Amino acid sequence: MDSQKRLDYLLDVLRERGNRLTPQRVAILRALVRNDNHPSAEQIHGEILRDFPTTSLATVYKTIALLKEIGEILELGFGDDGSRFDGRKPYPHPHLICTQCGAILDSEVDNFNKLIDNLASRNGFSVQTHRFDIFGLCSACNKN
Amino acid sequence: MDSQKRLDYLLDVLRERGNRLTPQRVAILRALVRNDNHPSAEQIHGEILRDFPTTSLATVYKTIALLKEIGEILELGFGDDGSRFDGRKPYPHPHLICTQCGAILDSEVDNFNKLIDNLASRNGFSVQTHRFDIFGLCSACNKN
DNA sequence: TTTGATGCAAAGTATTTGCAGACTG
DNA sequence: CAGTCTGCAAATACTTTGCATCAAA
Repeated sequence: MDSQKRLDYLLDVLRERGNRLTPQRVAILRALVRNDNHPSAEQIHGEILRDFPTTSLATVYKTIALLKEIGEILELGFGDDGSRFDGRKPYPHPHLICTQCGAILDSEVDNFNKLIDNLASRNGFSVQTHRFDIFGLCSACNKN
Repeated sequence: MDSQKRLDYLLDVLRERGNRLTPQRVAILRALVRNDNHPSAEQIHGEILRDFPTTSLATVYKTIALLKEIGEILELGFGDDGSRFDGRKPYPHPHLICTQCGAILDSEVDNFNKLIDNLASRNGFSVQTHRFDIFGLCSACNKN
């Protein structure tokens, strides 16, 4: 799904819920679905400030909380500065995280859900969600 | 490896490094390697207080930092209250985390490292470490 | 005796919250 | 016009740090 379609979808969902589409909120959504972007709250805030200089970090967090509530954002709970977020693919999937430059690549694994279910059922566990993160050096940082 | 062996091993490592084996430090290690235990700093502190009532939380964190430095503890970076730790198996492995009672079960997956290497090399990524956590309800909580 | 460890309190940092005023619908 | 959203500042909560004192080796 490209950024524009994803943005339009999110705007529709919020409209239907009766949420207001303020300029700040739209700008935050836009930053969240921007291509190849797994921004932190701080990074989103920085981007927003260009267009809406008075936007506060609290508003960014509140919008993220709203998206969490409706399951349209995935929180990647790591980072030396705060958490980073995936607003494009809000379902759990593997991430490749570069420990040097901070880049985050999405990935997929065949039959991964089956693997998880097997693992869980072996322990009498029922799965709600999961997290799978691989840390290392991206191809660009490997060359340096 | 049972708790006692693991504890003795850690004590040896620290001794060889020239670290002092204070009563507090030994008590913290003991709490960390206790069976089926993935305690938080706060939980460790609570257990320590029984025997050494003046032990501070800062000392717990300092000991954990020391163990991180020498790669003998795994930090599980989640929890509504602080992070939890695995002092028995300090290498990455899957965890089953109960979102109701907070229990954490260790697990293993055959050929998991191979799966990770495949995934990473496909993206020109070199792996340093990883994290694989499954959230859900443990067997006990499923019955309630 | 030496020097690393402890414990207290204060600082740090990411995130959340309360509330008055602003603005969307 | 009603009620939600914003923005500020203060509150939270986990973790780290500085420093004087203590004690392991």
